Amino acid sequence: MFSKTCEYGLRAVIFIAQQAKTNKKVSISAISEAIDSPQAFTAKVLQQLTKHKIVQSIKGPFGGFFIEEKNLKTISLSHIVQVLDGDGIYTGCGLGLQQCNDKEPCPLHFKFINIRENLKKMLENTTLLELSSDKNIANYYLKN
Amino acid sequence: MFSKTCEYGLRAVIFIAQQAKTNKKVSISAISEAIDSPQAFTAKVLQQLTKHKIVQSIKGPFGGFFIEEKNLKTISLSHIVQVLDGDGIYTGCGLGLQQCNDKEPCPLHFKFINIRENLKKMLENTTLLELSSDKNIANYYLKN
DNA sequence: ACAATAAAAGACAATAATATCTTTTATTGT
DNA sequence: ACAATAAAAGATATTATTGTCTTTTATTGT
Ligand code: FES
Ligand code: FES
Repeated sequence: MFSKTCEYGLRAVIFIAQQAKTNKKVSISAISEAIDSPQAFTAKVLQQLTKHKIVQSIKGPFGGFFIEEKNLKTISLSHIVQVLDGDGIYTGCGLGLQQCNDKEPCPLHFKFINIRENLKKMLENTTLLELSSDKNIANYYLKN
Repeated sequence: MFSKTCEYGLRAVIFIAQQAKTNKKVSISAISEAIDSPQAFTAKVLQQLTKHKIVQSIKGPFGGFFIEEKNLKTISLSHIVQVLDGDGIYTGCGLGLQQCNDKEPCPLHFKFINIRENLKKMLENTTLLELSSDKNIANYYLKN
């Protein structure tokens, strides 16, 4: 469904968001351990997310990655996926036709766009605020 | 969503199915032209599908690929996806956790499994019989 | 038997995704 | 100023995916 880049990115951002209340910054080593991902690769992913202002970072001692608490409700998973995987998942044809539209639809088009739209809406409606609630932190896992 | 292998495979099988009524066999060159895919690569994909009995093939003059008309209603798109992409799309975690289950769910689990299940059901309910109807052939495209 | 046709099979090539390693830059405290 | 810390940036390596090319095998008609 998503690329490894995107999977690590989503998990990393969720983890960072979950520390936002305590205003704690988290290091790349803490993140990659928490989400069980390759450290150097995850660092690259976070570089992209920092450039796109999804997370913020500070260098040096006591530095690390963080998200301001006030931003949690405006950052949705769809935004993160868009940055890391592009919008192919939101607009692309299920059978790989170069363009997907109602005018020259593939045989799967009208069934596929429903699924695609449901996925899109689900990601749009899921914000970091929701995912960083105490209830969420207690009940869900970022690695296994 | 799907690999290129799977996209070409789905389009190829749909095209072959659409010729099943006339009992016509289709060559790999006819297929790759009809669905606008790289010929040699598509041939490899069809090799896999032939091994898995989704399509049949005959070598030599007047040979080619075909599907028996009586099989159209039992072959679903989910079967083809399963063969070419495996069942990761049906059982895998949206955030890439090694295993997806209700006991140790990722933060997206209960939202994601709905989408995943809808996709699975859609593919299961879509048979080659439906996709090879005259109405379907008239209204939908396999390339653009 | 022979030539022509077409898929199967195997080998190879190019590209993209994933992953790691090294060097640089910014920040902090001494 | 200096050493320590941690992310940014750049370079490189590995693997998987996508794509092509050549040889072999099966089938058909002459
Ligand atoms: S054209 Fe294929 S999904 Fe829209
Ligand atoms: S555990 Fe992530 S989708 Fe089920």
